[in-house]
Amino acid sequence: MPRRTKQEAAATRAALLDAAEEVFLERGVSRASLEVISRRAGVTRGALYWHFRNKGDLFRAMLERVHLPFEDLLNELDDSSVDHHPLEAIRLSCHAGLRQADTPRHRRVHGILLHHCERTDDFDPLEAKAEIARETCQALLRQFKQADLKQQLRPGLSPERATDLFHYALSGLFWEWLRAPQAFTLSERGPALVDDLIRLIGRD
Amino acid sequence: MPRRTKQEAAATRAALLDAAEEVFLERGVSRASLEVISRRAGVTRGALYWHFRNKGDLFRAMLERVHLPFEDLLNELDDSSVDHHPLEAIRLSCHAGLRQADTPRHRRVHGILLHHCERTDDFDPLEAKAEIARETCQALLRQFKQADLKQQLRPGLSPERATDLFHYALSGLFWEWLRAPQAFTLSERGPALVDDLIRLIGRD
DNA sequence: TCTTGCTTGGTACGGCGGGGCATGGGGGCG
DNA sequence: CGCCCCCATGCCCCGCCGTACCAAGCAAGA
Repeated sequence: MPRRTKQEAAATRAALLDAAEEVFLERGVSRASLEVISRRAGVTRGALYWHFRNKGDLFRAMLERVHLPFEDLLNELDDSSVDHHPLEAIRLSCHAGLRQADTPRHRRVHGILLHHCERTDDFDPLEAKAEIARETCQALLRQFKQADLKQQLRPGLSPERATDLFHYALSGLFWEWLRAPQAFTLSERGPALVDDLIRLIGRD
Repeated sequence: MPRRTKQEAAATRAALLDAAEEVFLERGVSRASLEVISRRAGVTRGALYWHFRNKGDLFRAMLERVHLPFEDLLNELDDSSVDHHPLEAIRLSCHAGLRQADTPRHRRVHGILLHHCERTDDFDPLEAKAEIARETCQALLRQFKQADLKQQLRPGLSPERATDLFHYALSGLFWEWLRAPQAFTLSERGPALVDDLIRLIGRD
């Protein structure tokens, strides 16, 4: 079955990435063979090796499909009228991030990254985790500094401490949720947790 | 090199577990070959296969060397005079848990469990993670219910919410720390985080 | 329109790393 | 003294990655 049109080639690539998500999540990355992934996508390993160099390249491409910097969530809000309410901006962008994380694709990919992969020769998931952590921490700290300038933080709580607390709580929530997604829905605990945090961190 | 005495056999087993911790952490569990682990311990694969059935059994044994239920940390305190200060009991036992987690062995093993392993045919790390989460949540909830009965929780904060918040924050802290242990020391951020949480959760 | 080059995907083979096991042997322990 | 514990050695076998090679049509230029 030789050359297809451009759209069909793109569809093949997307099908390979979809299949990779499924198989990685079901069997773990190291046990997932490229043969099984290709068959799941309805093609053979030949097609896979044309679109991707190796398993590490496939993994990277899978991550990039869901990569949306936390920064953007904040920027989307900067236009609106919450400019002088940094805490409310954080709260709203967190809710938006939670809604996005609750989509099937994000759930699969982040579940793989957190619980179903480990370092190989051609890819190190720790780097991806570090990048996500760096981005969120940076955005959070910027907002909390704004909140601190406007005296919105509880007395005695530095912006750095608030950032750590928020970041750790969110990391833990995602980690626990993706560990067993059927235990609870993100939409019921996520917003509640964020609201609790904002309420505890903010000045009464 | 034939049969050794009982103590030497036990030393061989311990050396194998030590070597497993090192190699698992350096190369990840799936890439760690039993050959390399055995050589690191100064023996061959024959010795390893005598002490352990396979890699999964070795992994399990490695985990059991550091398994100390969070429950015990609380029980150690029950004798003292903090019986009517549940929040203080949680604070102190968390500090004790942090000190223990800061030892080299605990750091290695939990680092492996959180960031350097994935599911195989004969072992599923998700079960181990679930057990740890279940134990800590259970102990935390019990104490927070005590605190709630004694009106020590901030108004509007249920014991369940407090447990989730605490648990997620601690999970996130451990996860981030073990992701890059050289980024910060647990002793500088851990107790500070716990104290912040207790202060925010408790009634003023 | 036709042709040519290049893109897309199938097929087959080499190689190797690693897990399981069988066997051997030598020396503590009862 | 004999048995069984403890460990070394060697072998087989399997999965699976990488890649070379091949085939077949699509797209652009003459």
